[in-house]
Amino acid sequence: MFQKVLIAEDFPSVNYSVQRTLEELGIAHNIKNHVYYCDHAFSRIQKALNENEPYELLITDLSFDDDATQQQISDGVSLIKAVRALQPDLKILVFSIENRFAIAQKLFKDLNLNGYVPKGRSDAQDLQLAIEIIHQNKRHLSKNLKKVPGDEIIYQFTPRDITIITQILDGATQKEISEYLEKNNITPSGLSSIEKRLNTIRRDLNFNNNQQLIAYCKDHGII
Amino acid sequence: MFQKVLIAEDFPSVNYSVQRTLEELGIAHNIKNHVYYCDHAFSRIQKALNENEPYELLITDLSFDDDATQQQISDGVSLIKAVRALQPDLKILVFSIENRFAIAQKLFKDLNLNGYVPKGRSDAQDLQLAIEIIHQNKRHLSKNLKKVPGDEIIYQFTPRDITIITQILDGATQKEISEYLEKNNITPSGLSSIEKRLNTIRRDLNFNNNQQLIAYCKDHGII
DNA sequence: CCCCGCTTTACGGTTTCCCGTAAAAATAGG
DNA sequence: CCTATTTTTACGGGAAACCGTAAAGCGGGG
Repeated sequence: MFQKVLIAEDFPSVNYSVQRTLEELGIAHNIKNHVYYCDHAFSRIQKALNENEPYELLITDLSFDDDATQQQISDGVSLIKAVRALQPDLKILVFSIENRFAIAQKLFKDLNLNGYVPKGRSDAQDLQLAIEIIHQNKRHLSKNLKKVPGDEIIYQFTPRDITIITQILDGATQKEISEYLEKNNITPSGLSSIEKRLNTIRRDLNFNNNQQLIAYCKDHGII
Repeated sequence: MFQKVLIAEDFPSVNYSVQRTLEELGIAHNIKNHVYYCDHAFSRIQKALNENEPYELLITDLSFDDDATQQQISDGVSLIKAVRALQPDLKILVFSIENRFAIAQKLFKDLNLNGYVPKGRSDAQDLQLAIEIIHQNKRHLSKNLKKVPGDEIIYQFTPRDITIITQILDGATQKEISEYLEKNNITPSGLSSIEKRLNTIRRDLNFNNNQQLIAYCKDHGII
């Protein structure tokens, strides 16, 4: 089994229990291997590498609450990317509240994760299984992810789409959005193109109005 | 210190750590005092009461994941209401991911809670403090709740407002909403009244369009 | 160079929404 | 019962959004 495991998780209520799971797997407990900030996680991995005692596994959350202590790296995704560049062979297991299959799967692929376990009922057991599988050099996408019907594919919004939606939420009219896009050299910027784009999105997602679109974006964490 | 404490929390990753916190407070550990479903929590409280060994404290989450096993009580709020009716003197402490001050405060008052602690950085310590204070027969609203600027007061939406907004998100036009209200005997149902109401809400909240309103509702968990 | 297909813009008609005003209905007080 | 006030509805003008079509721009292949 792994000997050096780092846990990056900002909630003590969760961090504690991951420790406990590790202990049940016979992984030695060490207070230094539990960190509450991404920056701290990164520097510990760096230090361990320099000392020729690199970590074997990183268990990390995705979202970290902001607080008074400003961080360079402020979320799990950034942390993982930074760590991958530093120590490519480090196994990475994500343990997150996000439990929608489509979203988890996308992260799993994009970040080339070794494991993904959602927090939820029976998460401790799930975590244990994942660690064992990763230790066998296999990858593990938890079976407990929720497959929402018709939600398998998240609609692909372009950066321009996000800009448009953001502008709407700033209270801009479509004409103002057109001017904004032109000013920021985002093409196409024509009023028609905005109308057309919103139209296709609505049609693709079976919506009648923009309000539904906004709700969709909020629900899926797009904005 | 309390002797009989019940924990209702569906995530083992959290449940474990609450156990640990209790142990640190010298509260005897007993596997039966940790339940993963609201129904189970309710029946345990009922049973303890019948046996003349009632619980002194209930620590409960608010949201419980749905899964295969159907429940009568499916969320923390319903559980608390049911429990209050059954055993009014039971101390109740909510331990939830919801960390917005205004919302937590509303729940705190509405449910007449003895304590409210948000999951977050330093939540274990926070929990410990809350339990000690509750034990002194005082109430405790955690200091770690986030006070969003200008967000102290959540706008008071009436049930009719919620209906209107829900209809919008179903893709209805204002005229259709008017017909819907009439059909369901919600007054006023006139088209003008809907326009006027949305208008006031937008003015009160400084919005230019309905999309902003939807985003606001989503952000505040109103819908 | 032109032609072709594709994307973007321009424009007009229609619908929905927005907003003010006035009429009608409900409510309250005497 | 009548009047005053508020609430609700009805209506109409104007703005924004919606939607189809036509024109203009743009790139690659012949």
